[in-house]
Amino acid sequence: MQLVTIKDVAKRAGVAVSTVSRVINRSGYVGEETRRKVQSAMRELNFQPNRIARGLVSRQTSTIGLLIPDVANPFFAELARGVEDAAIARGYSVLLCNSDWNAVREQMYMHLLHGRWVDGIVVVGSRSEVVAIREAADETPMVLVDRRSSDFEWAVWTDNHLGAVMAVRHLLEIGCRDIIHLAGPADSPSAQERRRGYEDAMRAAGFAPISLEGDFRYASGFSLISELIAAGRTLDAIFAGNDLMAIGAIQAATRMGVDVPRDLAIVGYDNIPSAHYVSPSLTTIEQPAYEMGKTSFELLYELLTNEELDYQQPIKFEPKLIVRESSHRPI
Amino acid sequence: MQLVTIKDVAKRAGVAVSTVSRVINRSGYVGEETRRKVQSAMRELNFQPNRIARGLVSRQTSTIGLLIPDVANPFFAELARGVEDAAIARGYSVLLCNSDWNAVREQMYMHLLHGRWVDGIVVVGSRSEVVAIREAADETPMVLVDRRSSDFEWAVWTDNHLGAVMAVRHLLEIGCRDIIHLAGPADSPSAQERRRGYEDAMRAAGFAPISLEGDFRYASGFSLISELIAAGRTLDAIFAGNDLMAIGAIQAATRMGVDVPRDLAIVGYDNIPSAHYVSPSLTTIEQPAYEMGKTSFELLYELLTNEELDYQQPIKFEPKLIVRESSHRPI
DNA sequence: ACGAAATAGGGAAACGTTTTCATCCTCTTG
DNA sequence: CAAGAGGATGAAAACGTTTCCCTATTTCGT
Repeated sequence: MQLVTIKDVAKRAGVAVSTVSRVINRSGYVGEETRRKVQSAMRELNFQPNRIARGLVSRQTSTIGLLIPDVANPFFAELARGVEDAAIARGYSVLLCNSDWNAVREQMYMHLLHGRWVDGIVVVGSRSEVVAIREAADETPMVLVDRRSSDFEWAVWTDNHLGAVMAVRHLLEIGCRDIIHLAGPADSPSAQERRRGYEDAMRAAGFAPISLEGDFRYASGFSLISELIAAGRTLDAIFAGNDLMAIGAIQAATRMGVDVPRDLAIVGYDNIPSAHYVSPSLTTIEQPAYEMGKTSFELLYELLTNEELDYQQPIKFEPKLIVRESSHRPI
Repeated sequence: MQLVTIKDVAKRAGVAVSTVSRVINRSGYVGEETRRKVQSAMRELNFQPNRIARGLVSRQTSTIGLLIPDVANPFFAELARGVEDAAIARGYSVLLCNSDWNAVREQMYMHLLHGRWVDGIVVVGSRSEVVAIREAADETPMVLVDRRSSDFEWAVWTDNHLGAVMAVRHLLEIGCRDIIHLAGPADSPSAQERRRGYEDAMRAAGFAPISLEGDFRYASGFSLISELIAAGRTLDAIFAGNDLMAIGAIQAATRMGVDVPRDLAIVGYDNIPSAHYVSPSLTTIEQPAYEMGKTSFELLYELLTNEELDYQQPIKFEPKLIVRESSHRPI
C-alpha cells in the first residue's frame, strides 16, 4: 500500500485539495453535496490526514511532552495516566520522558521536546531551576506540577509544607516524641518543602528536628533505617518524604526486630497503592495523583487554546491524612 | 524569539541550505573549512533542526509508539522504562499509549500512531487479534511483547505456560492439593497461556483444575477470594495470574482470618516490586520487565535500520520461580 | 432591480527540511 | 595533454498539509 494523500482524495472526489482540507477541518464554506462526496472519497480510500505535514504548516503537533522523574514510581505512573487520559480526550498525544531525577537529562529532554515542536510540556517535580527549564524549552508553554516557583508560572501543586505538618502533628498526637525525618533529595523542591514542614512542626512542638537524606527510593529508606537501628539509635517515629522510603523503613524495622507500630510509628507521603497493602498498612499523606495529572493537562490545554487567558493562580490540591496501621498506637 | 531555521544558518555561514543540511547529516561532501563555518553559525544561532520538517521529507520521525495496557501497573511501568531508556539511547522518542485493556482503544491508538507516522510500535500484551492490529497500523513495523502469535511476527516473550507449570509444581511440592487459579481476563493471550499451564500441571498431577476469572487488578483478587472464603469453600493454595491479584488474595484471606501461608499458600506472577514487601512476602514467577522492554525496543530498532534483516525467532526470556513467605510451609 | 454580502470553490504559496541534479573545480592517469 | 574521476557546492524539487487570495455564483435588503 502507498500512502493515501489529500490529493488522492481530491482527485477521487473531483475537487481541489483545498476543498478537501476544508472538509477535514470544518473550516470555510463547503457545500453540502461536495462535503458528502469528499467524505465518501475519504472513507473509500481509508484516508487519514498526515499529522506531520499538518504540523509543519499549522505549527501545531497535537503532542505534549510529559517530563517526570520515573514512571516506575507508582505516584508518577498514576499521574501519567491522568495526563494521558485527559490528553487523548482532547486529541493530544503524550511523549514520555523519564528524567531519572537527573537535572542534566531533564534539560536534554527539554531541548529535544522543543525540537519536536511539542505544543506544551507538563513538568513534574523538576530538579532544575525554573529558569534553566525555560531556557531549554524556549517559549514552549509549560505547566509545573508539584513544583512551586517564585516566578510567574502555571502550576498544579499540593501544599507539601502543610502535608508534612499534618503528618508530624498526627505523630505527636499519638504520643511520639522522637520523630526522625527521612527526607527526599536536597534538590527536589517538594522534598524540601516537606522537610521544612517537618522542621517547623517539630520546633513548634518544642522538639529538635533530625533529618536523614534519602533519594525517594525503597532501597534508601531500607538502608538508612537499618543503619540507624543497628547503630543503636532509639526513636519512636519516622516521617518519610514518600511512601517508597516509608515502606523501606517498615521492612528494615521489622527485619531488625522493631515492632511497627508499637515501638516505632511510621508515616509516609503520596498514598501509593501499595501503602494500603503493605503490612502493617501505611499511614500516609494522600496526594490525588491521577487528578493532578488530569488537571495539569487541562490547564495546559487552556493555555494552548485560550488566547486571551490571564495568569492564573496555581491550582492547589489539599493533602489529606490517611491513618492506617503503621501509626496505630493504643494510648 | 522566532524560529531559527536552516536558512538563517545558511545565510550566516554564507553557504546554501543544502550545504548546511549536509553538515547536519554528515552526508555527501563538505569541505573542512565550510563545515567549521557552518558549525559555528549553528552554534551562534542556537540552531536546532526541526524534526517535523525533517520527518516530512525523510519519512522518518524518530518516534515510536508504546502501546501498553496500563502504566499504573508496576510490571508495565518497569517495562516502559526499559523501552524508553533503550529508545533515547538511539535518539528515538516514545509516545505513550494506555489501552486500558480495551481492544477498541487499542485499535484507536494503532490508527492514531499510524497517522503520526511513528517509525514503529511496541505492542505489549495486546488483547486484539494480531490481524486487527496489523490492519489498524497498516505497514508500521511492530514488535509484540508477551504475546505469541501463530503469525509471522517479531516478538519478545516469556514462556507463560512454563511459568504457570513451575508455579503449580512448586505448590504441589510443598504439599498443596486443592489449588485454585485466579485467572486473568479471557481475552488476554498471556492470561490464557498461564491458565492452560495451570490446567495442564494440575491434570498431570491428577487433580481437577478450577479457575476463577479476574481482571488482573488488585480489587478483583480481593473480592473473588473474599467471596470464595465467605462461601465456605475450602482450598489450600491459590495460583494467581499476576501479582496484583495475588496481593489482593493475600489481603482478602488475611482479613477473613485465614493464615497465609499456613492455611493457604499463594503464588503470583510478574514479581513486581511490592511482591517483595507485601506481608507475607509473595512467592511469584519473575518476568524481567525492564530487560524485556529494552530488548523489545532493540529488536524494533534492528527491524527499522537493518534492511536485509531476516525473520527471526521470537526472543524468549525464562520465567523464574522466586520463593518467598507466602508459600513457606513447614513440612 | 441593483449592489453588497454570503456562499462555494480553485490555485498556489507557504512550512523547514532532505535529496536529486547540475555545475564547476582540481587532480590523476595513461 | 586530454579524459575522466573525485570533491565541493548551489538550485530547485520534493514531502502532505493548511491557508491566503482569487473568482464565481447565489441570496438578500432596500
